[in-house]
Amino acid sequence: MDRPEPAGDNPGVQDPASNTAGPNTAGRPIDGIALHETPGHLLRRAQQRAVDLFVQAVGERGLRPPQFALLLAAWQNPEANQSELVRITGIDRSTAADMITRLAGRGLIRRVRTEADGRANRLSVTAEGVAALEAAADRVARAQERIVAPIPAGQRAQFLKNLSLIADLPVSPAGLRSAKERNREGG
Amino acid sequence: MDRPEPAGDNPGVQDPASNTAGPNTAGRPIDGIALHETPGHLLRRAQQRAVDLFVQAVGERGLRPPQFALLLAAWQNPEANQSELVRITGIDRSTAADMITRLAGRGLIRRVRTEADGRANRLSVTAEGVAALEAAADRVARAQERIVAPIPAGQRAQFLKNLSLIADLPVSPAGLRSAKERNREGG
DNA sequence: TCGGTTTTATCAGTATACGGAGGAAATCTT
DNA sequence: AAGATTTCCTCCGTATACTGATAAAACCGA
Repeated sequence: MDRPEPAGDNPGVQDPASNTAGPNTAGRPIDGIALHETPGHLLRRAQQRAVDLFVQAVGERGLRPPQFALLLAAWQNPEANQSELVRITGIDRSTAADMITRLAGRGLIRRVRTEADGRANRLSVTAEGVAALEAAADRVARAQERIVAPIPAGQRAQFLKNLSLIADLPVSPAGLRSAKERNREGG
Repeated sequence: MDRPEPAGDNPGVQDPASNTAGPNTAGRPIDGIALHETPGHLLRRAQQRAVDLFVQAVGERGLRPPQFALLLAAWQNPEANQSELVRITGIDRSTAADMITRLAGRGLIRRVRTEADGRANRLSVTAEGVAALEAAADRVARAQERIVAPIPAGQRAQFLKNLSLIADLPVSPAGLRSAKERNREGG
């Protein structure tokens, strides 16, 4: 209820839509859209809040959520190359490359060309990287609890299960697909 | 359970963590974290999928989800200034300024200094802006249905209700708070 | 009315996100 | 083995997201 009286104190309300786009004749579907009820908007806002709680928990200067995910995945999958980490974390390939550059700049990770495959990078989490992960782990776990705290305890498991149904589906963006899949698009 | 056999096919598994950070002694909490079960990660992935479905529906060159939200909010609230639209949409104040510049560049919106308040901008959706909204409306609506399609029909309402419990909470980022709130932070 | 405070908006800087192009290495086909 | 294809990664451009600083206008208390 941010603006209780949409027209009450307007001097001249002869034109309900005083925008440039005058007529906007009857049967227009766009004023029937309630932004705050659309799944996409709710997901955006919820994710926004999740990031906020994460950052509050680990500190402004700590790891960001995607950085934590990438670093954790690299630690849990020492043999994985960048592409595999991209698949595991769902981070876009270009974004991952940028992030790794930044993480490497902070000394948390090292990028090493594979001997077996001259294209691939293996990512080594440094001692500082592990320290950062360990320093954040407890706080991250607590942030995760806070994210779902508003949901009645009895419904959290079901909620996360349904959320997984959306989240675990394959995503089509080019950055997360193989070159093969990308090339299949023309026909 | 993405990688069931963490060591099964590794040639030499003498060192479980062959990373730079050697020891990582017992009781370490960080390998107990299952990324794919954390609410924050699931929300990020789900939102990623929602954006993907949205873009697929309206086309690569169509409005992006935040652009649609901002344009719709501006149309539905003709008297609102930027700050009010920021509150309505949950878009950050700086991001909103950038977006409006871009939308204005595409001729979808106009930024007009208010007569009553020499600081505020009123946003006028142009005829092209309304046309863009109307062209997208049906496709957006269908995308919203697809987002929740993986969830059993009988549980969708409850899921969205619980999602709203997270999404509708106040968010702490400075961009969405008033200057007063921001200044209260020092103690 | 003057001075401190609040509000509105912008700008600079950094991080995340994604598409497209392209280089280099590996693989596959013939 | 040569050529075509695929994979791995990087770079560029654009859009979204957020912090901190700042300018300008409005407001408010003494």
